[in-house]
Amino acid sequence: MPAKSKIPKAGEPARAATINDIARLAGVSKKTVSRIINNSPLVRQDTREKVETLMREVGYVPDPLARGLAFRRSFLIGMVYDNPTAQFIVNMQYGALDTLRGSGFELVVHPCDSRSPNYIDSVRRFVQQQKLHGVMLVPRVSEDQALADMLAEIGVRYVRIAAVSLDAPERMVVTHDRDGAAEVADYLQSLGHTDIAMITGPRDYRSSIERSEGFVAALEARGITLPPGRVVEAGYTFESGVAAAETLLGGKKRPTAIFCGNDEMAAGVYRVAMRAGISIPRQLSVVGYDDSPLASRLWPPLTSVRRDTRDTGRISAAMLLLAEGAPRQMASVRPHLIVRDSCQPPG
Amino acid sequence: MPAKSKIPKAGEPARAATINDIARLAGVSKKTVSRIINNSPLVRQDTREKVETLMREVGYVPDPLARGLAFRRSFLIGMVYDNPTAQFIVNMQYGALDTLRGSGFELVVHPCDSRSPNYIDSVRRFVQQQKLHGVMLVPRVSEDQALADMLAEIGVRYVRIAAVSLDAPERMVVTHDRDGAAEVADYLQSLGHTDIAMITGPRDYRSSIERSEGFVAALEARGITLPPGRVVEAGYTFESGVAAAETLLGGKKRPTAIFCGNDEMAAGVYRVAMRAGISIPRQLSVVGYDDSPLASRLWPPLTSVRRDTRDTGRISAAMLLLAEGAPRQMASVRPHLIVRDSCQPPG
DNA sequence: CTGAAAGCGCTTACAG
DNA sequence: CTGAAAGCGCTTACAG
Repeated sequence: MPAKSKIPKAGEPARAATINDIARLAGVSKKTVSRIINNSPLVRQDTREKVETLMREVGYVPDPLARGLAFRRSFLIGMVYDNPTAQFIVNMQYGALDTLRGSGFELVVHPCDSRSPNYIDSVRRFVQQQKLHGVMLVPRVSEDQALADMLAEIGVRYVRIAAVSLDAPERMVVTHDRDGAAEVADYLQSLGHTDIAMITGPRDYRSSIERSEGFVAALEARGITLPPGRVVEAGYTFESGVAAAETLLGGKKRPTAIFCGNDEMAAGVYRVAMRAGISIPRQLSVVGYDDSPLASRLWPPLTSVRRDTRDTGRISAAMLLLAEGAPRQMASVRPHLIVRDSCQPPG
Repeated sequence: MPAKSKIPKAGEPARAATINDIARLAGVSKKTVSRIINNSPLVRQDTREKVETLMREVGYVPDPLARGLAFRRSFLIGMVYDNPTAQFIVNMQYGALDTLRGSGFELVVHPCDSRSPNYIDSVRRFVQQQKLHGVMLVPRVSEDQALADMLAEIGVRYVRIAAVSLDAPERMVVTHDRDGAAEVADYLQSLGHTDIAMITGPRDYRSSIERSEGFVAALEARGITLPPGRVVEAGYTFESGVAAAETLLGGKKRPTAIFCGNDEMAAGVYRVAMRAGISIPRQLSVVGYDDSPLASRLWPPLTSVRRDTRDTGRISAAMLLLAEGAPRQMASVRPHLIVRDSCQPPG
């Protein structure tokens, strides 16, 4: 036994146990303890049990800093995003933490500004300096191929959450926004609407493209065509929704139903309808996307497409924790329509 | 020079520079480089400049894992919270990251369930295992003295964000909710309201106590008394706001104004008023607290008390980064009323 | 299946 | 103001 075992002074909080303490107390080498920590199969079962019991009794937890230094990789998962709604971010975080809890990994959040010219560089610095174990890319940064390429180049594991597959299957969690929009189309058609309009998000958002294309295609399949004037591009914000609604509702002949690319813009439609004295749903049916809390705060409660963001976060984090060699495939999260009171057959 | 300098194979990405590389290239000892990294004054100015230039050229960044191991403390700030609204959490995170960006520190988020019997233990494990540099306690966990005591006992630095001071000044960021509520009282009184009601949050939330006591006291000071029947306790949620509003608006004589402890509950009042055909603000004035995005999505736009949550996050993180010996004092963030269209003089 | 040695990239005493 | 030695708590080859 080396002579340096420190005797803690009385009153001083006992320093936390280390791998050396466990090895000594268990009468094995520290390498064996290390093997147990890392779930190596090269340990006899009885040795493993003896040591694990001891670790539990002593309350030993391996130091992530020391492990990280030796591994050249930390036990941190990074979540990188640009500017989604607060509820979306928080649900994604909750989901990721659901799977990280108890794993020894922690979640480091990293919002960034993808319009900034050097944002990819700044994400690279973040990832490299922290030696992240893996990175979750949330829309819309998840759609940026240059960002993904950079991460691949520096050899860090990542998962992309997006409306469609954009990468190798084991790196994708796909939310199938096209299907959600198609469900809206079917619903509105089934109510009898034929003069339908849509307010889309920005055309450089993949989610926006998928939602609008999916909507148009599903309507076509049911024999309804959306003329160009009935599709207005907005910016996924409340204010842009207001502006788009003014365009759509200010004309001579109003559509009888509007599908909005998200709930924020649907709230904008509500605002304009309220001011113009247009009754929802009697004179105008409205559907949103996201099923945010806002949807049920509005009056009448907004019919909207739910995406299970928390589950998306859970799955994404789980994909990052999978062992290097484990079989991996694309994950899917399916949207579905939540019907509330904002639609009815056209007057 | 030790003989172990590795020659990287061609094609292999050059390994990142270490403190040894910098020391060798600069012709100083690694201790001197370490002093420069840690801003020690015990370095000659020209030495410092020479080495700093070199570090920049090489793109050297000290490894937080190695530093953390040697310091016995990581470069991570933890944010611990229970269940505030999404917007509040996100703004707090943005604020904290505003000050952390470029500092070498990162933000680790840690939501928890303060009703769980062992939550304090689970926070302790989190803090100790990660060897956190500091912890931000967000309401309502910030109000839990047992949690703060635990953190003090294990010797970790923390900051508490709360409606009133609950701890040593250098550990407090105070949001003065009492003042915000008083401003609402003054405003409603100035409009001529005398039959006023309040929907409060849970009585075991400090923010709730401060907002209701502050409101009642300020009304008293202006000669208005709130009878017990005009104060209804709810749970800071939309649904509880609906229930409270039904109580207040279902009676014979309705109040002409309602102050709600947060915007979510104010949305509940809107819902009940809408269903009952009570016009806001013509027949009923409503005020909220938080100035969340919801406030401007509602119709009519809701007058509400703004608290600058992002700034609160900024300040809190800054207090945690202050050097051990730096002079420190209590920080304050002041609320203020944002007047929109949900109030007018009583009919 | 197990172990002794060397190393990950830093900092902390201790000297000078 | 500067440096050589030892150590932080782990893991990775390399032996056996």
